Amino acid sequence: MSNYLKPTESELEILQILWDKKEATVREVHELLSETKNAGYTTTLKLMQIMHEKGLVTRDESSKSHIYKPAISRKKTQKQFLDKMIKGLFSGSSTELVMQALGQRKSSQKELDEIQKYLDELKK
Amino acid sequence: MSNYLKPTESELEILQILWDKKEATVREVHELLSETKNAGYTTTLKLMQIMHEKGLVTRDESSKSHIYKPAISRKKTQKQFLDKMIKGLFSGSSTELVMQALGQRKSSQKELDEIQKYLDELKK
DNA sequence: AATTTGCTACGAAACAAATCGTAAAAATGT
DNA sequence: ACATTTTTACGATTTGTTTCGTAGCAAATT
Repeated sequence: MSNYLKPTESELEILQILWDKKEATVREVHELLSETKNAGYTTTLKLMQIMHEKGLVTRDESSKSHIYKPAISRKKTQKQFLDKMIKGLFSGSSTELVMQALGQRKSSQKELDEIQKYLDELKK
Repeated sequence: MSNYLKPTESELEILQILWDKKEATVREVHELLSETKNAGYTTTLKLMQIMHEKGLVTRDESSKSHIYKPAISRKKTQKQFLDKMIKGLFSGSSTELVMQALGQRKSSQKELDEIQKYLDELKK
């Protein structure tokens, strides 16, 4: 568990897109990002360059427009942030977090069933 | 939903302590903080002063050592960060987050039962 | 071939967060 | 009363993040 690479806020937004699309050019990322955010093209570019330096993404430089791919998995990143949040805000109790999360948005019946199923799994 | 006050990393650590102890002086906070962190006393002081300016804590200045109290609740803060995390990392699905959280640390049987009970509650 | 367009690289500025040194004031010990 | 300790206040520095302007290069357009 050595690798402590914590993406920043903005880096997460970009990773989000890369995870969804599997890979993308800076322009593609920027296009999508622009829908919700107001940053110039070079800003997105710079961020992705930094992410490359940090090893958060890999890139294929063979064509003029480099093609970026995520270098860390969504799951692993989720886990990383969850862990930190549980430790930092929920006194280390994942149960507490789970109950909070369940409580605050009403989930559909189907979702609850899904959780139920998973829970049964764990309880066996 | 007006008040969008997001504590920073370090501020959270301090709030953590204040929530546990209900109230504390800078020295007390610093003492506890020092166990896990390496920062000078004035650093802690400054942070708490800033938190006061921001309204994250209140303080009683009647004695020489000011006594600080949290001005925002643990629950509300947990909710705030959970929301953000669900939106930013779990595509808005609290279910996804719950399952991840359940999966990654083995909870005790007792904890699972607790969750089960809560789940039944929701499913009624 | 010259111009325009789209891309990367680089550096600097703007902003935010964390850290610490120093001074002044109040409380405490001698 | 004087020295030491404890505390706050303030300002500066350092470090990290985000933003953007400008330059240079290559491909596409005229």
